[in-house]
Amino acid sequence: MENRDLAAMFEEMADILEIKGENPFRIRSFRRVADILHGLDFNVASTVMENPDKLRAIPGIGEGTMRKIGEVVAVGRCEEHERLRAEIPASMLPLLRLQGLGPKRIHLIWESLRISTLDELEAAARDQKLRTVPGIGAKTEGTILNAIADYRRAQGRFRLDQALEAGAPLLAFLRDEPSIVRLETAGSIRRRRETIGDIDILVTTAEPRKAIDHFLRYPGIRSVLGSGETKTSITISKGLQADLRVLEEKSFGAALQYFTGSKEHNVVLRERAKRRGLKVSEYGVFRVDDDQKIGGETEEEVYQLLDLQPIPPELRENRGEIERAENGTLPKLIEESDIRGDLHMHTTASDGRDTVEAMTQAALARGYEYVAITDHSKALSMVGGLDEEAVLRHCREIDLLNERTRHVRILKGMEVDILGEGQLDLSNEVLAELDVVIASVHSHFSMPSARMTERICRALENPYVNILAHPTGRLILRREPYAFELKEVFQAAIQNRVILELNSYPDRLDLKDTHCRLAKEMGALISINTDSHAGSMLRFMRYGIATARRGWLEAEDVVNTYPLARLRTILKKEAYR
DNA sequence: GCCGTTTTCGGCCCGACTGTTTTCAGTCG
Repeated sequence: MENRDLAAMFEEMADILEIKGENPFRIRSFRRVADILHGLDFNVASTVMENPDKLRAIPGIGEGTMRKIGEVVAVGRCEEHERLRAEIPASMLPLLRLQGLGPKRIHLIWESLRISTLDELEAAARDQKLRTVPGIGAKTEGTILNAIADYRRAQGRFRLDQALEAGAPLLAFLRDEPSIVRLETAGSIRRRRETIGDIDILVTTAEPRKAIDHFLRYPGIRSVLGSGETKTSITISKGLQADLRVLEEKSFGAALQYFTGSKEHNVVLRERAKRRGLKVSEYGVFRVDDDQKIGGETEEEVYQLLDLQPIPPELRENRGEIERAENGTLPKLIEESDIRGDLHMHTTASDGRDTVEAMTQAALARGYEYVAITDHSKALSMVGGLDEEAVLRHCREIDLLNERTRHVRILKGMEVDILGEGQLDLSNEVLAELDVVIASVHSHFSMPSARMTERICRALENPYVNILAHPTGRLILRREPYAFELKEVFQAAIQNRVILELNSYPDRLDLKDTHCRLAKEMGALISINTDSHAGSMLRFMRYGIATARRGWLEAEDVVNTYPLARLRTILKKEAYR
C-alpha cells in the first residue's frame, strides 16, 4: 500500500465530514495528516508495523491516525472510512472543488433537492430549480454554472509554466497603468509551486478606482467573478483566475507575506506571533495588549519582528523552514546564475528540432561553459534513436565541432533506454566512448513496484551510467509516476556514484521538490537539466531552478554548477560528494 | 483529531466579499 492511497483516504474522510458539517478542527486534522503522508519519504504501511514510534513522533500524527492506519494495513479497510462513505454518495465529493460552492450549501442542496452529481447540479441550475433552496438566488445559480464550466475546463489547476505565460501579458498591461505604484505577484506563483490555482496580484495606488477599472479593461478578460473596494477577480485564458488586491503602502509587506502563503506556513507564523503577545494579519504586526501596530511595511520586517530570518517564498510550506529561520540556518538556495551548463538535450540526430551546432550556440548565448548533447538510443526507434554505429559517428562529429568552438565545451553523451530487465540499450564498448551517459525509463511503465525498483537499480550498477533521468516518469496533471521504491533507487544511485536528474521540462519537474530534498538529505548529487528538444527550450532551466529551490537545494548540491574540471571527476566516478 | 513553558480539557488564524437571511451565513484565501 502506497502513502498516497492512505492520504487519499484521509482526504476523502475530510471531504465527507465537511459536507456533513462536523467539527472543522477534526477535518483540519485529517487534511493535515493527508498532507504529511504525501510528503513522507518512507512507506507508511510497512513502518506502522515495524517501527510505529517513528510515525507517531511526527507532529500532527496522533493516536486516532495511528489506529486508522493500523486498521487499513491489518485488514485492508478502515471502519470509520467505510461508514462515512456509506453516508454520502461519492459523486458529491467533486462538488467541493467548485469555486463559490462550499460544504454547507452542498449539504443543503442535497437535503432539499437530492442532488448528488455535477450533472444534476448543472441541470438544476439551468432549470432555475436551485433558487428554490433557501439562501440561493438567481445570482448564486449563475455563479454555480460558471464554476461548473471552469471546473470542467481546467479541473482546477494549471502548470506553473502555463500560469506564468498566461499571466505575463496581464502583468505587463498593469505595469503600463501610471496610477499603479507597486506591483507584485503573490500566492503559489510566487512560491513557484508546480501547479497553480490562480494568479494573485498585489498593487498599491493612490487611486484605487482607477487601478481597478484598468484591470477590468484588460483585453484578455473572459469573465468578471467579482469586484469590490479591495479585491477584484477575473478569469483570463483557459479559465485561469486572476485576483487583483489593492493595498495600503504602509502594510504592503504584511499583505505580501500574507497572500504569498502557504496557508500552513501562515498558520504556524500566527501561532508563533500569538505566543509572543503579537498578532499578524495582512495589515501588519500588532501588539495584542494595546492593539498598537509595530510593523508591516516590508516582508522582512514581519519575519524580523517574530525573531526569524526572512524566509524565501519557495520554502514557505511549513516543512521545517520556520525552525531553521529561528536558528538562522536557512539554506542559501541555488540561483539560475549558478548554472554553468546543461547536461541533457536532443538534436536532429534523434527527435530534436535543432542541430548540434545550433544547440551549442543556444548554450553559448546563455553563457554556459559546457553542454552535453544526449540524443536517444535505438530502443526509441520511432524518434530515430541512434544505434552503436550512429553513436560513434555522432561522437566524431562532436569532436570536430569542439575543435572549432570556443568558450563552450561540448560533451559527448547519450540518453540510453533502460530495457525491461534493467539492461541498457547500447553496448558498454560504445558507452565507454562517451563523456556523459544518461539512463532513463521510457517503456513498461506499469510493471510491479519490486520489479521496477530492481530494473532501475540494475541499470544504475552499469559502470558507465552517470545520470538517472526523470527518475519517477510522472507528467504533471497527466500521468502518475510509475511504481517503485524511491529510497532504494536513491541509495543505489549514491552507491554507484550516479547523479539524479531534476528534469526542468515544464510538464515533468522530475524529481519534484520533496524528492530533491530527500535526495540531498541522503547525500545524492543532482543535475538540473532541461531535456531540450530545441535551442529555445534551454530557458526551461528556470522551472528546474524553481523546483530545486523548493527542494532546499544549494549550488553545491547540483553538479552543473561546478566548473568543468570538477564535473569531469564526477562523471569519471573519481569523486562524488 | 491533535496538543500542552499557562492547559490532559478546551482550545485550535484572520478578515473581506457576496448574496440575500433586514443582521448574517457561507465561502475564499
